Amino acid sequence: MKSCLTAKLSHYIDLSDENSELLAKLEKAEREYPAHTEIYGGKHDVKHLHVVKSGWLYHYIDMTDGRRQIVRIHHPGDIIGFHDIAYLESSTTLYSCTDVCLCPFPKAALDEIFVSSPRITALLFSIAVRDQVILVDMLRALGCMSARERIAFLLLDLINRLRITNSTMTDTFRLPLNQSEIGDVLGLTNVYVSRTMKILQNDGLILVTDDHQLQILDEPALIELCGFVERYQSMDTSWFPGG
Amino acid sequence: MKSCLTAKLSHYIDLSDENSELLAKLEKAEREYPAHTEIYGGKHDVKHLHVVKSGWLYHYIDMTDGRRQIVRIHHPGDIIGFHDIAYLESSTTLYSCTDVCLCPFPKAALDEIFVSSPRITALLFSIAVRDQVILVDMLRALGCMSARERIAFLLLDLINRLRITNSTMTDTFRLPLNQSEIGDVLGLTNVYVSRTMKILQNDGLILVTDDHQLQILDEPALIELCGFVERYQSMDTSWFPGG
DNA sequence: CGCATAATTGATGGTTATCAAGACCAGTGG
DNA sequence: CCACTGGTCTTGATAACCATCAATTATGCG
Repeated sequence: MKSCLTAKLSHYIDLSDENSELLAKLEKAEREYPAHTEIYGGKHDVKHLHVVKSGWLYHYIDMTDGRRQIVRIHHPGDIIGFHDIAYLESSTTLYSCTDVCLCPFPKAALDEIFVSSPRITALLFSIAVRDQVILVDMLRALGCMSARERIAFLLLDLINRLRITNSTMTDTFRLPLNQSEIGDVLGLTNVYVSRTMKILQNDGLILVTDDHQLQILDEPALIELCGFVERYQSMDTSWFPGG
Repeated sequence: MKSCLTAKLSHYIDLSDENSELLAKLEKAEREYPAHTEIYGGKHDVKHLHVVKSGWLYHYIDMTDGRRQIVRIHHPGDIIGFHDIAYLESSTTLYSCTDVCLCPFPKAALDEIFVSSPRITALLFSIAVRDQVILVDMLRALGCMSARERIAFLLLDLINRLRITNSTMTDTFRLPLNQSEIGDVLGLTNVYVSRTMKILQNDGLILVTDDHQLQILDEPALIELCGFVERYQSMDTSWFPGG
């Protein structure tokens, strides 16, 4: 049986049996959490990274006055927690949108990977900095875009990420976020998210059904609307060391 | 003579002579650029990381309609370009605010580091993900804060970063950004930056002199204003492998 | 059924963008 | 020396966008 992490990483590079074993050994028993749970947060020590086996989660930060920013939404296959490796304490809270299954992976085990597999090291490094590029895109959305553009951007971002691990996905997906949460991602209020999504529907760009299913009706128009650039498919692995 | 990169990294961990030599060998001749130059950008291939030896720079992204987002401001000691390691083409443009001196460092040389020094690897990894935490803070600023709070946040961020490499720095620094650029960092217009900074001055929180010198008059009030958290001093190096 | 949560809708106001004009300054060339 | 230029900052008037508040309508769920 393949480990969670092995499955994720072998999507990008071929792993030797040796490397697969190394990864499997480091992975601890998987762990499940119900929907709407704070998995860790605030001043909690960060001892583990997590690979998402199933479910949706997000990281958020609170402001002192009750506002909050959802920083990153996580899907199956994502590696969670890179952004806190450098610090002892977490700066964000991890929250489950749905029932989730996570595979914990001790932060201290990274040093073993660094010592024994430069190739996996390079891949982890690349995944970590790719996250950075994605944050930069989000920054651009919050800094430059109108509400309409931001929502287009978020929906395109989500569906493109889901397409990585689910190649059968076409134009419809289940969106387990309420409008307040969408607002907290995009720096908008729930009220304005509601209004804007309704307009997008009236314009025939998207369709929201009863059961939180979201359908992209006119993807080219949405892409044009917000200047979306896909960043999940291509990764430069050419410079990776062997082994 | 110490290499640029060695100087930067030995700030965080002790480097063996062997490791210092490894780094020095990989570093190419330093290179100077005048102020207000696009150093690379757009579809340019990213073959090098750069260590900033002197000067200020920033990375920005253009939108199709002329708006732009300044993503990250760089100071002496910073390592530039992590966020494009994972891709062949750069997603952003690098621009010099002042005369600068950069030390290029080929991206392909990273694999040699990964193979020969797990310890340096761990440090580079940590520096890369720390950048991520800083982007997250910026995201919070754009998503949650008012213009007044954003400006307070930016000024505190800048002075705290300058304090890392310049321990004599107290409360005054030269700010080589005009108000349009500050606006592009914070998602505001130059006009509103002007108004807001004037108000901050009237409130006795900051002082801007003729020669672009900026003085923080009431740092605690600014910190309180935007919920600023310092993230540059502390880094968890305890888990790093030896060697 | 009653209760909580989420989505919608309307009315209003505040924050910030936009547009336009003027002030100030440094540099340039006549 | 002075007019001219281009860039930056400032200031005012106006308008757009989005937040806020409040009320209402779904939509589950025990």
